[in-house]
Amino acid sequence: MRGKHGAQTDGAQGGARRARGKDAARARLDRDEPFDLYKTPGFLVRRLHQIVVSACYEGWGDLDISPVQYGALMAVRAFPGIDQRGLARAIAIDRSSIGTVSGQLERRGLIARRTGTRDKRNKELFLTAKGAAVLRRAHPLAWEIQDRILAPLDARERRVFVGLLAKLVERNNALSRAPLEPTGFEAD
Amino acid sequence: MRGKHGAQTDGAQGGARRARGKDAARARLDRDEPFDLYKTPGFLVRRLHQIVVSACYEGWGDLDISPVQYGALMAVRAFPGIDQRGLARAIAIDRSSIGTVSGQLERRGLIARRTGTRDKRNKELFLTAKGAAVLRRAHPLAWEIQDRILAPLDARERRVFVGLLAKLVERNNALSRAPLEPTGFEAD
DNA sequence: CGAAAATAGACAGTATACTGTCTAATTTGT
DNA sequence: ACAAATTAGACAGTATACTGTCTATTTTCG
Repeated sequence: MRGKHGAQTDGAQGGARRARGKDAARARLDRDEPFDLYKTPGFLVRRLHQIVVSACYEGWGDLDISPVQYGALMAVRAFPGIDQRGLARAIAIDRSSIGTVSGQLERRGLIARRTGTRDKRNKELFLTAKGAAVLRRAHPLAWEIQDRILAPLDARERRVFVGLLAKLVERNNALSRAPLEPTGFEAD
Repeated sequence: MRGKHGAQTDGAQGGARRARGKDAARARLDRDEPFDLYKTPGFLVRRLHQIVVSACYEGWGDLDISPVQYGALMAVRAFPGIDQRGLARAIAIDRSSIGTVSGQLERRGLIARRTGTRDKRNKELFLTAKGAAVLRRAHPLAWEIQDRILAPLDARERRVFVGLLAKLVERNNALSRAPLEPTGFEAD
């Protein structure tokens, strides 16, 4: 950290010489290794994810959709009639979560679920008019939200960051338990 | 609603038309806007977060700790006697989640919770011997996990990525609903 | 001092994200 | 053809992460 996360972190590791009352804590710190959690990519990724989710709820406001729901709506619009499993693969969420998500979207009338004609095990998903309307409002806002999050970076940094992020995600796809399989819709 | 996107809802309202595989999907894609979800930072961040969590569970294996639990243990070791609220601020999780997390860690005997002596509303948290042992095993593995995730990037790219990530997280801290307040431990 | 405000924690409720298991429907392999 | 394997979805269970509300305790201040 050392100024990375701000000067107010002295309690965490700096200025050991001026320790007064917190000897126990500081002793622990100096002995072994510093409290370096804040520098680890894992921690930072979790934080950024929290930030993205918050920014989405705030940015979409009364649309009241989550990032995952937005992704699901986008995918259902792109691939009408897609089944739940296919949707899960297309937006990289778990086979189990997709049931909850599509259930919510159906309950709110944003998508329609219909038992498959060809294969009765399937539920085919379609965007409703209401869902399409929500998506039309949500889409431009998504770009605003994104701009807001990326605001601290200049244009070049944004490109670099998103590029490296995409590379990491792509190359680690298999590591995830719900890997992305973008093909998604291979009917027939 | 029927004009622009209406065709996509046909299936929902009755047109039992059997999309002729990829052609139908592709037509939808080309018409309006591409299915650009995969390029958005929000989606990528969610994916990377999933990947980090998976990699942690896999990497820590029988230690059976989550990234958040690891962070909590690290913080409790660094700040023995910290209260739950302070811990929440130190690792940037919600005041409510921290109750669950510290409850689990206590149940597994990794930390001890003791009602505050000075302020009886507080629960003071301490690492147990067992918790310390877990942490000693977990810590080197954390670096392996991290290296594994960052493997697709070379040394320079890693520095750049982590730097930009840290910048985004730091500058958007307030945007999150559980902002990080690294001070954490201001005893007396 | 004593009432009001503030705070810590607990609990109920919701959404994401995973595991594992179960049923129903379909595909397969002999 | 028909039993076995596979698949889609649903459901129960767990962990994270948030909101809101409630109680107990402490602090503030009139």
